[in-house]
Amino acid sequence: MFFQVDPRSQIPIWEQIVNQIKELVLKGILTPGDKIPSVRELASHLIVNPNTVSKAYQELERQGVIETMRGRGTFICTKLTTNADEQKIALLQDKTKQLVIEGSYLGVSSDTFTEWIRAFAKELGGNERD
Amino acid sequence: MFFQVDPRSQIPIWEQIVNQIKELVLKGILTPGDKIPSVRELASHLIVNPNTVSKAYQELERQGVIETMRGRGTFICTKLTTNADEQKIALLQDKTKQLVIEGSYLGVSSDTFTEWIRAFAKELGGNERD
Amino acid sequence: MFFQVDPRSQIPIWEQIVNQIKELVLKGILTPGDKIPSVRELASHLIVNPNTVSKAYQELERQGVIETMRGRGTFICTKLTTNADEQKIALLQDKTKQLVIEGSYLGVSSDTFTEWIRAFAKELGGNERD
Amino acid sequence: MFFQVDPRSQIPIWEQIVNQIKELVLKGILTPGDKIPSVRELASHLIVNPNTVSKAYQELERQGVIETMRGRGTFICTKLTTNADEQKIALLQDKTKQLVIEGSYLGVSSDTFTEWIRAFAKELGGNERD
DNA sequence: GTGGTCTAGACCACT
DNA sequence: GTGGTCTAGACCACA
Repeated sequence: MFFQVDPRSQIPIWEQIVNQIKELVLKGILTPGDKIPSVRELASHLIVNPNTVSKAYQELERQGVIETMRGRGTFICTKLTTNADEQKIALLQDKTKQLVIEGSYLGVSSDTFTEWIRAFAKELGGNERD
Repeated sequence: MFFQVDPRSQIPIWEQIVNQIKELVLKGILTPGDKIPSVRELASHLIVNPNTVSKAYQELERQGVIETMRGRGTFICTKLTTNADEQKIALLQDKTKQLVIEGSYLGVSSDTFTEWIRAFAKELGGNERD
Repeated sequence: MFFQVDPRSQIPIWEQIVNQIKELVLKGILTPGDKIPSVRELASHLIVNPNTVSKAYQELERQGVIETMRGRGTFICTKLTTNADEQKIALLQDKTKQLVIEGSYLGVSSDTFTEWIRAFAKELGGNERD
Repeated sequence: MFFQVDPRSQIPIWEQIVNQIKELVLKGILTPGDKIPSVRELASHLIVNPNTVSKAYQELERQGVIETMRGRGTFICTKLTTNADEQKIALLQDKTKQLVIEGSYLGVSSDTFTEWIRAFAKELGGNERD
């Protein structure tokens, strides 16, 4: 369980934690049933406020990525729910669009984006859920 | 000049305005030298506070997309600066990565992303700056 | 943290704040990592609207002088970026030229200017970034 | 009488006119008694609003640089008033200070400033009034 | 008419 | 507690 958090980033710390855990799951480094650190452990490791980790865990549970077992700890969820919410997909498409616009002003072509995506999808390996 | 703004969106209104104007420029709907609506006009059209529009315009000027001429109005910038800031590109790549992760959980494959990007790049037409 | 602001000055209040903080940094009174007053604190101290201080802080962050950490506060930036933008330097040279013209009409010789500059550079001490 | 004005500049157009005329006087290109163009002439030459030129001339007259003779035209003032107003000099010194601070952040040393000033003073030639 | 600045006060997200 | 965003007004300088 090694990851870091950038307190300077514009992305909220709790969201950085959410993202990184989801990434570790997709990469197969964290597999269903794995125990993840307690809120206090992770907080002291990342040197952040426990409330921040707590918020991240709540969000992950809400998304069905982890589940907490009273008195036992927090675990990666067994059933991987792929909830293809249309609204969320539309939002994702919109974000992609904005990214292309930003890229265009920075001289990043659509081919470069495609390259990035393929490279990263490969990094995720066969764990990609599609 | 048709665009709308969603006051309930997570994205700040001023940023929505920035994004949409940048999109209109890339699509060639707004061309260099074009006058864009005055702060007050756009504010009353979008039913938004003039200060909010003003903030958007100031950000666009900082990015070199528009230029303001005191007492005359605001215009699309003549020289299209493509500033390939490495840091910003790294940030863009990171955002793309996060998007792929999110997509993965929603059942959106890397091919779908590529498709979206190509489609949108085509929409931008020959005005894409790469 | 002692500074004042002149609401009757031609120079916008937010810019006065920017200037004074940059001066304090150069003088070494504020050193990298130092926490600066919160928006509300400084606003009530200067008897100015919080929005005005906020605008100053945002400008300082854009210039890489300070960095804000959500929920924690605002701090003097660690890495001192000296961005030698040619355009800005040309602008600076132009301003200097105008100053000499103004001075000439007020009976201020070029030697007097040089004297002022040397005296002030000394005041900045070894913290001058050249 | 050749000069130009930059409508994109942050400096108000009327002030650019004031500055340039004062510079021409200091350089000896315009000498006491010389007739300068009428408001309308200069306005059409610079392609600016006549009101703007008018404002510049009013300011120049207020500063004692030019004088208007009813029905005859506008002329460079004969007696060169060197009004060493202490307040104005203090203001000038303050502006110089701000310039040094700005320069410091752009990597412009005090020596460079001195160099610039000397070079420009030389450009003004023996017409410098000190 | 234009944009720029400022105030007074509100609400929100993050830590 | 922190900064970020937004509204509803006002006043000013510029052209």
